[in-house]
Amino acid sequence: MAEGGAVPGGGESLLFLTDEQLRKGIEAMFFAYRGFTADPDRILSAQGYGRAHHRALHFIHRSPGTTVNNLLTILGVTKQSLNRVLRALIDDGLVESRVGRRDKRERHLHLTAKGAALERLLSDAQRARMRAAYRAAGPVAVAGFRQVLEAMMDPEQRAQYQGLREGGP
Amino acid sequence: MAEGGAVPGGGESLLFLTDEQLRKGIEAMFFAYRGFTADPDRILSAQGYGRAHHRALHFIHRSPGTTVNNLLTILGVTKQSLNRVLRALIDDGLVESRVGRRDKRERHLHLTAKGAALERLLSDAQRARMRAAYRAAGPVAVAGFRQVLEAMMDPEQRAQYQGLREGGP
DNA sequence: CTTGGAAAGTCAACAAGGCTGACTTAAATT
DNA sequence: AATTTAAGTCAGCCTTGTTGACTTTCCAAG
Repeated sequence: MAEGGAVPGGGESLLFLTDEQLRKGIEAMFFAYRGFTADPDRILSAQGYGRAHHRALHFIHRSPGTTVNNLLTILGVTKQSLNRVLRALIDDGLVESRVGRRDKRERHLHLTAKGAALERLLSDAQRARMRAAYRAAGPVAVAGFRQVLEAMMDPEQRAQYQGLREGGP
Repeated sequence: MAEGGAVPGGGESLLFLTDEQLRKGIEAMFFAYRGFTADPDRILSAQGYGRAHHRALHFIHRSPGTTVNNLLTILGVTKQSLNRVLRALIDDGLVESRVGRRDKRERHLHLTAKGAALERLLSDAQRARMRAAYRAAGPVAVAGFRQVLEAMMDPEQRAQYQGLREGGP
């Protein structure tokens, strides 16, 4: 009713779950994710980095002082795979690895000024696109967007997303 | 001002575009996309295929008889990259490549019974997750989800998404 | 104090799936 | 007849994921 279907009430739950509707949702995810990564990818490849470096920078920025193990869990990759990326970032002076005070086996990761600058460049680009999309769709749509995405995550990913902060110095 | 956010009216347009809100949206995309691809990825790797094969199967299923060039445009990869994947699918008898009737340079791609069976297996899994997410979030949220994703695409991708059908066989 | 296990790091090898560049064949178009 | 287009192929490179094996350092429990 208001628009294509979706009457809050009785029969709507059958109307919007057709295979065609679901296929549209699947393709929307595919095409949108391409747009979502396009701008950072351009910046990254101009600097000799890839998407994996972006992810590391993002999550170190989000959780300064996070340990390697934490990062491994969030990113869902192997230690060897992350290490390659992290090594480059540390060697290039974008990330600093500090020995843990309480537990000296741990390394706590922080962005340097240089790392923070690149992170900002990347996330500015990504946020600009997200902001434009949010603005075009409006606040109600944004709430729906977030609800559906959250429901699509695996439970562990959802927990990460909702933001478990681990005790850190 | 209203603070749970999103009152349709005056100042809401400032409230939902904070950097923190946008960062949440970015992470939602990241984690949700992982969930989105998780089920097909499991099925594929058990059969010796990858995500690239899935994409090819999906779009050949969606547009039977599509040409190699069309597929190239939709997928946004190089001829050489697609060829590797397509070769495997053709050699394994999942995809059939028919010489064009009108233009004999073209090859029109179709799924075989075997190819259609795998496509179904994959998209059933993906649709099941999408259906669960849709059901959990409700029809209004789904409409918003689609709006935001659409606004996030590049214009050419949006045109693909909205479904340009090209002249048939 | 010793020992077991955890956190980090490394080496080596492999695979998927992107990419570029060069080149062929066949067919349509001019 | 010449040019352009669609498809296909060969060769080589890069990023980013994987396994498996092994070391170093350090905390914690016996």
